[in-house]
Amino acid sequence: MWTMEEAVSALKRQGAKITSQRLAILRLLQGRRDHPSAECVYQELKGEFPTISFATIYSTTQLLAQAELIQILTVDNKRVHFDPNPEPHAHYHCIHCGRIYDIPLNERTVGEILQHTDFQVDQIQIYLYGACPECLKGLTQ
Amino acid sequence: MWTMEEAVSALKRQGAKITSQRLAILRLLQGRRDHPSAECVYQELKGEFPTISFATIYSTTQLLAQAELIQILTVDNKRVHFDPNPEPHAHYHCIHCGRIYDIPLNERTVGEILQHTDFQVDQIQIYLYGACPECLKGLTQ
DNA sequence: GTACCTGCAAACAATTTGCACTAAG
DNA sequence: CTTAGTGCAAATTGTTTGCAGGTAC
Repeated sequence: MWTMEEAVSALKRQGAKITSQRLAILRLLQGRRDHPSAECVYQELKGEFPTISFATIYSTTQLLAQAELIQILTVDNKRVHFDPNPEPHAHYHCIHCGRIYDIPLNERTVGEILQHTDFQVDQIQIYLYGACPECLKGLTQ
Repeated sequence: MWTMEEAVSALKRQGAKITSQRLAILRLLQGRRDHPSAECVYQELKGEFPTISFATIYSTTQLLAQAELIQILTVDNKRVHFDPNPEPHAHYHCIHCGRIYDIPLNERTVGEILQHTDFQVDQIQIYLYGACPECLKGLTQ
């Protein structure tokens, strides 16, 4: 996982200005494993920045994705989720509660997938869908 | 690939009624390899059904997905695409032109991914992103 | 000082919903 | 005959855009 310093220099390398809102979003996402949505980021930052807007959240997260500091997940059809975890891993989306779980992945598996194409691949996402144990427990009670 | 007869009995098994609109959507999707969007289905059916609505297209495709006759792809952040191809394969989404390409996949690769979780998995999607050869050609000219 | 960034509000666009009418079984 | 499906229009909702003022550098 990147440090704040690494993230800031990655942004500077892109010619981006370091604003307090961008620092706050970086700090909020750093090390998170719960894949917050834009709404979630908005709610959590409203305390510190009562005037923060979705325009800023979306533009900043797109910038962070370009700098490869986060991935923007579209595992959930309804809204995007942000993931700062750089390690290759799959995502499991529970179709009942909407939770997103990380699933570990072999480097080798990614290599195997890439073997089947010679297209230029910038990004790879592996999404699994089903009912999570938590929800199955509730459903069978 | 399923035949129309198989598709119809799969729908009946679900207790669904066989309407002319549903047959038309099935016929349109059957064997398609170009991942049409809802808009695309709408445009293509307007000739035969001048009054067909998006409500029908969305509800029917959801029904077909439940019957496992098609998959609803969310590889494109903007809109869903329908895929009647039941064989395990990945999807490549060109970030320039938006085209979606099929990428073959080993059964074994899917097995490897599933090994890392004991969650119930109904569906697995593998999405690759990048600039396709067609677009790269244009970009470097 | 000047480009870029922010926040607001409005625009956008894909999908969903409510409801009266119609058609399948 | 009864239940489910269709089509329409309106609602919904996540995301994007235009622009005026503000801020990093």
